[in-house]
Amino acid sequence: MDIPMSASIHKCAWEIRGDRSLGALERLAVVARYEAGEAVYRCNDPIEHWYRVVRGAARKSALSGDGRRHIVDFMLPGDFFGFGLSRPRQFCVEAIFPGTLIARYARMAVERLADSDPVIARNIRELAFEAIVRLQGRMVILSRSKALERVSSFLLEMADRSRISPTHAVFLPMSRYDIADYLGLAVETVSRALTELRQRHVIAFRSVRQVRICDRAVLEGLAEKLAEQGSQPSRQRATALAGQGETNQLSN
Amino acid sequence: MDIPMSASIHKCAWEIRGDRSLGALERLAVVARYEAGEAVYRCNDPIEHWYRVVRGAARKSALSGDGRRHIVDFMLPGDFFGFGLSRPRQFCVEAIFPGTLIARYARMAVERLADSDPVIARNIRELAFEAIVRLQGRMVILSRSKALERVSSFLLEMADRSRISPTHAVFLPMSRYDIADYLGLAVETVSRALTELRQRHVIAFRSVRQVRICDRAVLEGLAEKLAEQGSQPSRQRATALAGQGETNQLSN
DNA sequence: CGCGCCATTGACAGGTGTCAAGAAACGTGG
DNA sequence: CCACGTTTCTTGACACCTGTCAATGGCGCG
Repeated sequence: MDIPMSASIHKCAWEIRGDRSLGALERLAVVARYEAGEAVYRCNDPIEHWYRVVRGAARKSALSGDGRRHIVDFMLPGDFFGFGLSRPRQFCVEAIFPGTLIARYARMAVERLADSDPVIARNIRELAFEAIVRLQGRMVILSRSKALERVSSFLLEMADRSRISPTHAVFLPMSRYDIADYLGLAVETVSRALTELRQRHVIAFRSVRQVRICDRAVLEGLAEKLAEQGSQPSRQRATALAGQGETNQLSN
Repeated sequence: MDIPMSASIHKCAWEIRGDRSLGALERLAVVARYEAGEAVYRCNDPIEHWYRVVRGAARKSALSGDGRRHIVDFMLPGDFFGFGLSRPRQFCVEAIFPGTLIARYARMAVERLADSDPVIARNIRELAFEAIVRLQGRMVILSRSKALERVSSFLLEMADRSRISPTHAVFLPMSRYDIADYLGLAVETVSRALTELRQRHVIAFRSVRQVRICDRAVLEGLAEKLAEQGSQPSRQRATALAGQGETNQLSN
């Protein structure tokens, strides 16, 4: 099943970013093919590889104690995933598209490369920071309460991530159930929201999984883009002592 | 207002992790003092510094177009924040505790350090990956629908992050409004959830901002820890073409 | 052609947001 | 030390939205 990465694929992938300096990393890539539903890695697996989607799509998910599934992220072509240093996997990743191609990079080899090449190390840092920014943006979306806002945000996110001509339709490789578990909604609510957007002529369906955005302005209005301004002192309050411990975390 | 970082503070901070190799980075630190509500940086500011909370607490927030505020993260002593390479700030950060001390590190200097020292570079990568893992965990919490689950998860998170003896009370430096905007709930809902937990004798209040966890098992049950298992093939479906573009993102 | 999965739609109950009011805590100034 | 105003926190009533249950239709696949 594993095939050494073809020169054409790896070249194409990196040329998008115009980033030639990571070619050395691409030489570590081994591409494997997955069918829909097949696991790339599972929860509690040790971290031995880092990955990148070459073609198709995958989902990263977790299961709650009550059996509910939560999709943390969708990975589309070009996306890296599975990064980490020591602790075992907290999520599992499965392909959601037949014939999905995923490149993997031996973690140790990548880290050696990063240790010896500051440029690669910096690029990896940049990827990590970008991921953090994107996750924080998604967090804001998830805290917004209304279903229409979440679904609108999701459609815009998918449209932005899949580089297509604005007039063309956006392809959604995932099922409605996946979307629901991604947005923290019930399937029926997702379906109702999509129907409402369609009836308002904000979107149109070429097929069940192909959406065309007819009125992006309205969609963005529903998604409630963040305000541009700086701060709002407003609510404040505090009581007792500070500095009762040290954690070590990072974010943008 | 800026004070050169005292040796004692910087030593204490890093000794927690037992990580001596980042001492070189600490020599770049400059500590500033902020009053409650004072901004550390604002939205759209250029990224010129990275930061770490020395004492007190801060919140990272964004404002929606409709005026709603969303708190992306709380930063407690020891937490790094404000990382990034090029793009301007997407969020603003304000102290939420009077007399909060925050160390800042000139971005360029840190990057030079990382370029020249693979160990520092690796430590920064590790911080970034940890942050990603934590954000993904929070994402799962936010997609969980019920208010009791969110509030329970929040209390457990705060208890874990503020290193205190289990019998001791957890201090919440933020207001109920902050908690609400952090969990994507209304203030009243947060208050009601806390009241219910108190009436069930799961928690008790030493003061409004000091919570003692009486029955951690129940709290964890409500917070619905993630299941340990691997995968669940279940729902699948796909229709048309794949690989219609390239994005470049990363996650665990 | 029939079976299974996916998607949509409807009815209904429960949870949450909103509005409103009151209680408690804090800061200030006398 | 106390009185006062402001802010925070709590509690109640009610409407709306969303989750749940149920049924139907569509699509792919054997």
